[in-house]
Amino acid sequence: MADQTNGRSPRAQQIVETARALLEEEGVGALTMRRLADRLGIKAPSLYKHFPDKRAVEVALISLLFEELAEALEAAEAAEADSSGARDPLTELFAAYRTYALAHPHLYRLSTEGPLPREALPEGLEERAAMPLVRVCDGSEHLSRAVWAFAHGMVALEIHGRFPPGADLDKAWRTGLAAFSG
Amino acid sequence: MADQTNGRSPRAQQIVETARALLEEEGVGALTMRRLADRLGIKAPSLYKHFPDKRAVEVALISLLFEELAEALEAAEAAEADSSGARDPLTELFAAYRTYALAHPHLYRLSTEGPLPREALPEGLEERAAMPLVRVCDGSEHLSRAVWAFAHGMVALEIHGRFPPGADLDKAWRTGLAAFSG
DNA sequence: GTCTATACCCGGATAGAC
DNA sequence: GTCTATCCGGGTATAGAC
Repeated sequence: MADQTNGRSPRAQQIVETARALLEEEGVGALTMRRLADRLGIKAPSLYKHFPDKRAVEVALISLLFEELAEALEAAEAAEADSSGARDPLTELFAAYRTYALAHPHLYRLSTEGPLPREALPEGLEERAAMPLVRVCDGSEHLSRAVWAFAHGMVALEIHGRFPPGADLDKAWRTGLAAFSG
Repeated sequence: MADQTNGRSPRAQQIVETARALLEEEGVGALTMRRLADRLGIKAPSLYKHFPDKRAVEVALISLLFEELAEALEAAEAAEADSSGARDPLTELFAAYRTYALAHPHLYRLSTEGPLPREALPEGLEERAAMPLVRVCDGSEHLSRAVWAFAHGMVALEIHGRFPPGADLDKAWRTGLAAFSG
């Protein structure tokens, strides 16, 4: 349970939370400085006392996703370990990844469909989010990248409604699971 | 080699081609009615004599991608068949998918990161683009969806520079190939 | 089929007063 | 830290003349 405030002031923290709610409820297109200020009951120019520009707010949101996704995957990892082999580790990680992404589709899209602000991200966060998958792949980079691509592809296509209506996606996930486990 | 004009006038066809060039050279953000008109040497309002709105231009571009992707995959399929088993069919399809997507990243993004205009797309086109993959999966819907998700995930992560700099992505593709072939 | 002119709305961001 | 006022730019789209 890492600290997600990153040394921001309480007010700045509140702005990020509000931005998140705005994003998740109304999508990327609704995330504007004016709309954000409206929700906070202030005027847009006031936001610039807390963040240098809009991008800084977005970076804070992206960091939030990485943080939470890392926690969700680490929790799935721990739950599997506790069960002493009664569950399959990759199954748990897939479920955690899918559940998190589909619960926050707009945040996932923001983090995934734009440039990744590697320099602005907290040190080591990106790697931390990737580690559970790398561990379950026994450290194989190539395998973990392929597995990650599958999970991201499933989630992205699902979020954008790309599969035929009524498609049994649980089965598709299990098919991928079997392919990468076997 | 299907007709991609869809009964559009030569002028409308020229507009689509210009829109495509604009998109591919400068990205989605540059695809505006003003910029498009500039390239054509006309004024933005004139575009509305040929297309009802901007979305119609985008739909034409998305149709173009489906058409070309279908052709690329069908060509890979045919090439494999001609080789009498000397090549692996899924390998060929993956290569064709990846090559096409990376050659047209902005068009791929436009077609993939927004709502899919199913009703406005030419009849049967979406299915046609999917069929080569379904055929190589021996008609298994679940497997073909999983394979598609992997390919889309790889391409999407690659386009957005999500993999670590210097990562050997050929190996990741081959790992996915092995998983789904084995 | 193209033009000019324009309406309308939205965005990010800054200056300077309080 | 918030405000008002404002700049500047951009977008989609329409009306009406030629």
